[in-house]
Amino acid sequence: MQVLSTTEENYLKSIFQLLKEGSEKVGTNDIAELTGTKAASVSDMLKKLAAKQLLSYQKYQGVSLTEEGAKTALLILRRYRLWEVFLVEKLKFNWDEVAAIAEELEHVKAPPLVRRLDEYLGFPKFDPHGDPIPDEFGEWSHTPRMILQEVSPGNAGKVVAVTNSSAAFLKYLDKVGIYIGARIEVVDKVEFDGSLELRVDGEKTSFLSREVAANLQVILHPS
Amino acid sequence: MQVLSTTEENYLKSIFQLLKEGSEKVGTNDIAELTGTKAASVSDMLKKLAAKQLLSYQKYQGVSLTEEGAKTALLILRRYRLWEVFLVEKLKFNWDEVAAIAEELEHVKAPPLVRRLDEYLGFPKFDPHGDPIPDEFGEWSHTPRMILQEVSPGNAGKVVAVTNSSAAFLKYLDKVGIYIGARIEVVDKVEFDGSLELRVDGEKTSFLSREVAANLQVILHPS
DNA sequence: TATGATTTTTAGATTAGTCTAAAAATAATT
DNA sequence: AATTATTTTTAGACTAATCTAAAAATCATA
Ligand SMILES: [Mn+2]
Ligand SMILES: [Mn+2]
Ligand SMILES: [Mn+2]
Ligand SMILES: [Mn+2]
Repeated sequence: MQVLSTTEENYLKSIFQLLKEGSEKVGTNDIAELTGTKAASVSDMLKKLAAKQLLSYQKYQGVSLTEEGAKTALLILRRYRLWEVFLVEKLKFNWDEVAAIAEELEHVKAPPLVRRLDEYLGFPKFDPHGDPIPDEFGEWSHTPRMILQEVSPGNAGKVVAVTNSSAAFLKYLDKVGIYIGARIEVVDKVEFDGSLELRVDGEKTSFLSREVAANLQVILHPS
Repeated sequence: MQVLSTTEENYLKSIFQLLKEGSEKVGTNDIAELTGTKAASVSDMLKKLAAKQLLSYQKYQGVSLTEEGAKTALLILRRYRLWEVFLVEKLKFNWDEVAAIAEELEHVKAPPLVRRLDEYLGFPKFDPHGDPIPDEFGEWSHTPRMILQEVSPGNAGKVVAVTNSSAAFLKYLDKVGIYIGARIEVVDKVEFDGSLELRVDGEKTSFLSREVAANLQVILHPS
């Protein structure tokens, strides 16, 4: 397990996330967009990471991570999410404020720090957005989840994760009273625009657009 | 208050510490030694920091910090020591294990993070080694202290700080039962080598070399 | 399948931080 | 005061990470 620069770690994590939400291979431009750089810079970095055996790369063909690359990415994600938990649980930040700070803290690599932080936080399994936290071996538990948008009317479930962590999205959820753990019943689904009418915690009635509902993951209650 | 790179911050903090423990001006070689670089690199950096008004510098004449440079250094030291407190108080690291980790964490600059960390820790005034923690304006309280080595036999005091934070020194203190807050009575001082015989917490009798006693600060009990 | 559009790579520069080796300045010692 | 020793600066080079502009490869579509 080699020592990587902050930049290399950021690229690796970005590639991992693109792979997770899409196809087998990711392209140079997608990486450039996510990392806020230009395609030319990405090309250089891909060669570097390929030389380090962290990804497999043939010119013009896109990249995928090697076993080692994926594991390395998971350990970075582990640090990122543990710090997110710390910031929300201990320092009382709101869940929409922690991304940028955790993005810096994740690069402090001292292994005893990560271990003790994990212990101090009570070995959390999920971060404030419901995303699973890999263990020290890069393993995580992934319970099958449903996208709220795909739940048909009459069913109820519990919100377990958000798949968008932008401040705008999270603030909106705060406003309409949706949080990780909230109980949601889908009352109706509008044919025209795919928006949902639902009850939150048995009380409040909300209307969510298709875009919003597509970014909420739930576990259905047995009916 | 400009944004500085990690490297610039490390130089600035090093220069501050050299100034605090010595003369009016510090030399290029001293800085190189403390930062683990070469004199040539230091010369370059001095020009850069002088251009940013953080230190005053004339070729071959050594440097001193400007008002702004000193304040900036104090704010870095603030972050460094707050993280030290966190690592010892919350994550249960020993006081000899925290230097390298805090040295990295100090560069995470998000201001709300520092504020909330301070609050979370209960606004500590001193770090685990007894060093004062500057407030958000770069101010700190400095009670007058005595060096244990200079306390004459028959007097007693309380250990308030160590002026060496090397793991070797701190582990040795652990071994002989000396800690911040320990009550110490100077029983005798050996003329020959300046070593001290003393009682710790009224119980154990210890013998400390001149070097060790020179790195302990105490406040005398009124006699 | 040729042609145009898009994506990706290369070529060549730039900046921050570092180094070694040589030159210049300052300090110490005959 | 001259000479030697030490310290500091400069000159020139290197690496990591970035960019723009141009070339090359792939993809899409007529
Ligand atoms: Mn990051
Ligand atoms: Mn998260
Ligand atoms: Mn540092
Ligand atoms: Mn300290």
